[in-house]
Amino acid sequence: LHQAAPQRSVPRPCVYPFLGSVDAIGFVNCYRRSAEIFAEEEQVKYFYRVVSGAVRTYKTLENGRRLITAFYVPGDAFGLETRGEHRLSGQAISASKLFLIGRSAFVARAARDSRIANQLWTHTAAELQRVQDHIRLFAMPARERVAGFLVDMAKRLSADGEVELPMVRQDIADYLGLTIETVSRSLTQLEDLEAIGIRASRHILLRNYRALVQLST
Amino acid sequence: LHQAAPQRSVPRPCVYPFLGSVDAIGFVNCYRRSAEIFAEEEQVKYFYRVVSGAVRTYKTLENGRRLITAFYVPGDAFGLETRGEHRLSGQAISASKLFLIGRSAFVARAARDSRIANQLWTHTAAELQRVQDHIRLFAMPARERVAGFLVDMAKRLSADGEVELPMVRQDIADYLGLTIETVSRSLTQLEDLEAIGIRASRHILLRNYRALVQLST
DNA sequence: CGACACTTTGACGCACTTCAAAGGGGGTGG
DNA sequence: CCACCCCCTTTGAAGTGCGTCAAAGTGTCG
Repeated sequence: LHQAAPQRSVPRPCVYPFLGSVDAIGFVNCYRRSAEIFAEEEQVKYFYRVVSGAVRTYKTLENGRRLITAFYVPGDAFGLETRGEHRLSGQAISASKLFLIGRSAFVARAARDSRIANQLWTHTAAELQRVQDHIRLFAMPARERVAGFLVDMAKRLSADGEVELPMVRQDIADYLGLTIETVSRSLTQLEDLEAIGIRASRHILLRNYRALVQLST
Repeated sequence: LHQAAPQRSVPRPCVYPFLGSVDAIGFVNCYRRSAEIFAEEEQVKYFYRVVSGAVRTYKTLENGRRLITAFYVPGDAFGLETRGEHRLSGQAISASKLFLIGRSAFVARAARDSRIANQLWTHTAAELQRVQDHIRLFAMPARERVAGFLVDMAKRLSADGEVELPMVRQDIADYLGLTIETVSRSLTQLEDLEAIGIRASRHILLRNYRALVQLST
């Protein structure tokens, strides 16, 4: 792991729609592949929104395993916490541009503007729903978990019937609570079932989306 | 399953501290064992707080399995959703008294009072954290999951070094993504390790709390 | 006291993990 | 631009933890 330091370009303040329709003042920052965005137990300084690239948040467990809690792609906001400390680590999966806004300023604005307060709540509730969907995957066998993961990614990343996954197999495995071998075998099975096609390891063809959805429900 | 209808006693309006220090106007309602409090896809009419008894929220999956998402004990608030529909079902585990407050009235108050808005957000964030801890359990082997469950219950229910579990083995299994047999065997193993003592099936003695915590981390 | 629901224990099978090794594929340097 | 190298991925074989099926044990309530 060659941990790259956050590549802080000149922080040019700018306005950006942050949550929903709320514009917020912040700046764009660039991160290299595998660069750390924030670490567990670190003070929460910013809220983030992905402009380009992709981000993973994760927790390192005592047994050394890594549990990836979420992937974020362009348009997604993340890093919102009510408490002062980060409970997760955040890393750039690939070279990424993020929009940052100061936490304290944003929370202060929420105290004055009930629309912003409502969006903070709504966003956290959406995150809650996402985690509940995530936990649902753990109640399924391996192939169904992988199918569910692909459906989720397809919804968020696919224009036509193809997905370009930003993450490697190890990331998928740590997200689904499986090993890379099992993820790989499950993908091969889905290909044998003609539900997907594997053009390249990260380039997935959605041959039978309906079948994927059926497996993942 | 003898589904008991909610035993609506006379709804006497009363004031009750709901979230944190916020007093709210609502009423107390009683539910029998296994009584349905709300169902999936039902309109959200109330927010709830457990006065006495215990509650489980769950989702029934396509394959017929039931995934219990949370247990709530006296003092816990639940049922808060931003959207209009319930995403989970809620049931009384044992005979329970709940404090109910109207959703729309409470949300309207939040729009006027930023402290209430903040507490809505804080509470949802706490729920998010709870689910993240829950998902962490799924990344562990069976015995460790059960240990983690016991630690959680001990924190919330134990005065001295004992816990009186409100739920049966099937509930624990559906919460941990295991079978009742595996839960039972894991508990026996924990007893063999002298981490716990099983006085009665639901009455657990915490003989070595530190060992339990170690297993669950 | 008896019936029923819940729990425990045992035996066996299977899905996933582990261990091992053989392919790709993309990026960098020559 | 090509070729090499390293990392990632795939595939195979064997081991194991948990699920499944079955039956006995336990507590509780009518």
